[in-house]
Amino acid sequence: MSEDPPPLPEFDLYGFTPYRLAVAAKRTSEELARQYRARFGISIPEWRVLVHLAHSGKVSVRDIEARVAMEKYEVSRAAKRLREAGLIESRENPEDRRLVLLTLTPAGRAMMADLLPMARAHQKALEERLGTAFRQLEAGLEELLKHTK
Amino acid sequence: MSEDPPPLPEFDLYGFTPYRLAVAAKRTSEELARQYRARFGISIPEWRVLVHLAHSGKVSVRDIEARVAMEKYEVSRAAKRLREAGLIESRENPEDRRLVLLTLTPAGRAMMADLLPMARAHQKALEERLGTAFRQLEAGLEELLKHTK
DNA sequence: AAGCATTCGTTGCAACTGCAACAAAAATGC
DNA sequence: GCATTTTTGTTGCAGTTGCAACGAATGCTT
Repeated sequence: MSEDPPPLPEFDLYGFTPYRLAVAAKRTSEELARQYRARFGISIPEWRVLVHLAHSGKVSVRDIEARVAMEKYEVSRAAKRLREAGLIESRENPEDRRLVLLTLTPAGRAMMADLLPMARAHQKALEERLGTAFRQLEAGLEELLKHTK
Repeated sequence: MSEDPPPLPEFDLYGFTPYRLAVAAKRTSEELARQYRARFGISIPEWRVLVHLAHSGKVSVRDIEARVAMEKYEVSRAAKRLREAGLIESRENPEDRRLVLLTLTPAGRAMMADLLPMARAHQKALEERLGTAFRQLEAGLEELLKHTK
């Protein structure tokens, strides 16, 4: 006669906020990411770097790291891939030669001119699909992002 | 004389919901994941498989895939690592020999008995830290998860 | 019952990731 | 001015991921 093992504490993964956030992030990101991966062959880390460059002109790896929730090695490698793809250029900053100045090439700018409207449309579609819940989500996220890190 | 390039459309990454969700997911997951990685050496995919097993007894790769937002190869490889670590066992289902029955070993159960309370505490801390915003966040997530996929 | 299609799970491969170590440049301290 | 520390960015390594292809088992069609 064998013992039944003692029961484990109840735990509901579907009610676990980090899990829910991960699923939500994955679904919303991938809808768009599939599109731009198919059309332009870029990944999410690359997309983040590109967006930051489109917005801010010349920036260093450090600037991006600080503002785009990426580690510096991620930025460094995303930049390398983008450079190889001819979408960005880098040269060194003459005032501080540790820094790298990243800028979009004309090809990169052209791509972003297509991509950014797609992203805006995606955002808009999300907002409309969720209605009131969108504003609740954003209010919650706002607090969460403020309180963590 | 060189032309100024035409300006790119405005786009604010920090207001982009998929980005915000990704950051939120990363931060909330990692607080806990750091703990259990340090104490037990397991990763997030492994954690998800374990939680599902703790909850559901015997399951196949397919069951987990369907319910835990993972691809089947992720489940398969997570299961392989867990098997090597002695935390789960697998044998074949005699009724359908394509299926694999995964179950926790006693060591796996013991680990989950420690881990699940940690996860509950983490969830509780999050709820308290966010207050009202937590309920808004959850309401928003609920809709989002319903509408996507 | 035989052939074809589908489901289930695994794996080879190439790309990507996370960590820690590193070199180069600049800032700081003495 | 020289040595030490800090900042910036890159890279080697080992482990992980995503995709597509695959074999085995079952279901389906005729």
